Amino acid sequence: MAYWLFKTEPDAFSIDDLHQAPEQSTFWEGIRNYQARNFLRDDVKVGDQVFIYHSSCKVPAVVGIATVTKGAEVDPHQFDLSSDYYDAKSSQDNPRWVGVTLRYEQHLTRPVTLKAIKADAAITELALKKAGRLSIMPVTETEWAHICQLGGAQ
DNA sequence: GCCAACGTTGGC
DNA sequence: GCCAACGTTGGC
Repeated sequence: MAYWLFKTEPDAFSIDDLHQAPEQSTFWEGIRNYQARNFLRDDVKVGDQVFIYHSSCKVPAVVGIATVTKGAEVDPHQFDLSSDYYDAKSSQDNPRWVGVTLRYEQHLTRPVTLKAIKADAAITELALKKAGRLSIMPVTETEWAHICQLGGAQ
């Protein structure tokens, strides 16, 4: 079992949207970054735990936890001309982009803000710390537990 | 809304 | 396969 952090813009899709989705589940679509794609395709497995992180918003923070309930599947939006996620260079024979399915687990009692993460000497490995634009990133078991504690996870 | 940092593209 | 130019992300 592994731990991850997935970024999302709450204006587009928030932890509350996940919570209120049918079966509290969603197909995590629209990842269009190769490093993130490789994690999704090769490393993210059913049963893995995922921090949901809100970015590009007032208070960027880890806000909740989800579980991976289905591994990598082809993201159909890459073939949809009307979608923002359309990719003319992808083909049905050799699709470029995949997504996984997540199910809501819980909100953190206290969101763990980017500010707090940056200021925390116990968090050194999280890619979020080094800025970067990676939208899917691994979290070490130690840092997972630490952030869970800060956030008051059940 | 600005802009720094980074990823991607494409010419050579 | 290098690297400049360009586009995008995301914090502030």
